[in-house]
Amino acid sequence: MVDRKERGEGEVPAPPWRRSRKPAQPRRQLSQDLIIDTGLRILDVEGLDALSMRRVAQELDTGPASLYAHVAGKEELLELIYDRVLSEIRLPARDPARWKEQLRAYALEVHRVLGAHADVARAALATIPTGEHSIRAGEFLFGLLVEAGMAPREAAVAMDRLSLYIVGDAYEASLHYARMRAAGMDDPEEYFESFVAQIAGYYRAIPPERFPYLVKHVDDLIADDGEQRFRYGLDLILDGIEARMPRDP
Amino acid sequence: MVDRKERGEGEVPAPPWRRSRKPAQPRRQLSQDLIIDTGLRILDVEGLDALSMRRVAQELDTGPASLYAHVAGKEELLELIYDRVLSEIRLPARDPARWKEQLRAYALEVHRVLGAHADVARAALATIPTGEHSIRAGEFLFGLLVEAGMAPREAAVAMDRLSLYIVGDAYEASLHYARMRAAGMDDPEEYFESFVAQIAGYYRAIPPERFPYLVKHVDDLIADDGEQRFRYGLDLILDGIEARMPRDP
DNA sequence: CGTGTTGGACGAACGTTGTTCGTTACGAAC
DNA sequence: GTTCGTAACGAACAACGTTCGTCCAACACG
Repeated sequence: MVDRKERGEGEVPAPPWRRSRKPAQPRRQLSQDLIIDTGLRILDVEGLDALSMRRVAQELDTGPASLYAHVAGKEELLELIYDRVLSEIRLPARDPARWKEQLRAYALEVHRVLGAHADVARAALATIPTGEHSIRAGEFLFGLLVEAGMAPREAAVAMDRLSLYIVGDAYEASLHYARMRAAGMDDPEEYFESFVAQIAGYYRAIPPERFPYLVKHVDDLIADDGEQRFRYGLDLILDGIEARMPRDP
Repeated sequence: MVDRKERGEGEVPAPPWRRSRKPAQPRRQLSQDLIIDTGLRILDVEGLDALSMRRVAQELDTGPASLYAHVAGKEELLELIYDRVLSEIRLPARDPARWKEQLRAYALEVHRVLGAHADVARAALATIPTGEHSIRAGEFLFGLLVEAGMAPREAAVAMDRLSLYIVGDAYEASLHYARMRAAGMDDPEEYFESFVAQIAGYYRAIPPERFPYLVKHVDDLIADDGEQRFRYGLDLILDGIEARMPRDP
């Protein structure tokens, strides 16, 4: 952040015949890790919409073409960033006797990590998870269900559905985050207030004779925030899984 | 599709001083409906990635600027297309006594419609539903839950979660559809085969000592197709809702 | 120590994209 | 018959992902 591109300001231009030898710049050394880090930082600070190859290159004081030696393209970069984020999730030792509790904790943990890097979920749903840390999470989830007594084939689907729910919810949340940024706001609470007010106003304006239930219960529609909704749906799914577990009291 | 732009081929160019009067073209009349229809057709045939303002304009024999008189921008156009698709869902008369059955049928119906316009779900998750038909669906869902005896505030969250699940699954499916198209395939079955084989091969190649469960049960991981997975997760949620319904046998 | 070779860095450019500006010309209202 | 609002439109802008060809620094080898 200290030696940004500043040429063209306060400098005497070099004579054109001097074939522009770079004076003492010992040629930056890029690396995939450096590119991923930079991309993740941009994504955290400025959001997914601001994350472009050019933006990453600019942060690294180079041109966009330089990145392609380390990264196949934007899609791969997003997958790599996503997997780096997943590396932050902490997994406990599996304890099949407490499978439901652990499943719940796992979901909340993943949800927390995805929420911490607000916009990454918006890229996550678009990638097929084949990264190191993604598999690590899958092994935990799948192993826990199987050890708890679920048939492997059913456990596979249950894992898939639970993951979809977690990422889907995080995706939706990150959309709101993007909207907040687009509106120029910084405080999530302030945005939530205005968003809720906007929705409420809209629902109050629709014809009550056609949509009586929605209009009558507007306040209930906007009562719970994102975290409460996520937990409710999570328990819905977990209870459903529990009902399918063999020999359960 | 018959009178496409063909000037510049086989025609003597008009003298430059003739200020290019359009000869007999009675000025196309655009409309929002026409634009939505065109957009939906492109989305169905060529996918979301091919749907650009320029592409729509081209299909209408005009320039992209002409669209902005009827549509605020691409985002609004996508919302309008999405709501038009939602207009295809058929809703029965509500029967609270059979709420679970109807909820299930509703979910399958929405899923079917979203699947019929393969790529629309990829745009759906990105929009906040405020269209006519979206509200209509919401009223059905919400009313059904409340009439079945659920407290309105809880019904609001349950509706939200169920909707998220449906759209989220359709979104994931449409991603695969896009991948299929990108791979140049046409047959979904063929794509499914190759995709499954690819995933299986990948999972078989990861170190078994670190991920024993995943490696051992590769075949189970890829056993069920998208429709079966959707139904399993749906029943998971519906059972969870049932458990929360008051005074249920 | 000299010489080849290789792979990363990079400037420039291509083909798209969404959107805006300023102008034109039609159709309806007076 | 004139006026006037507004839809249509051509051109352009800024930004995007990606590719091509060139150039140089560092390594391997004799």
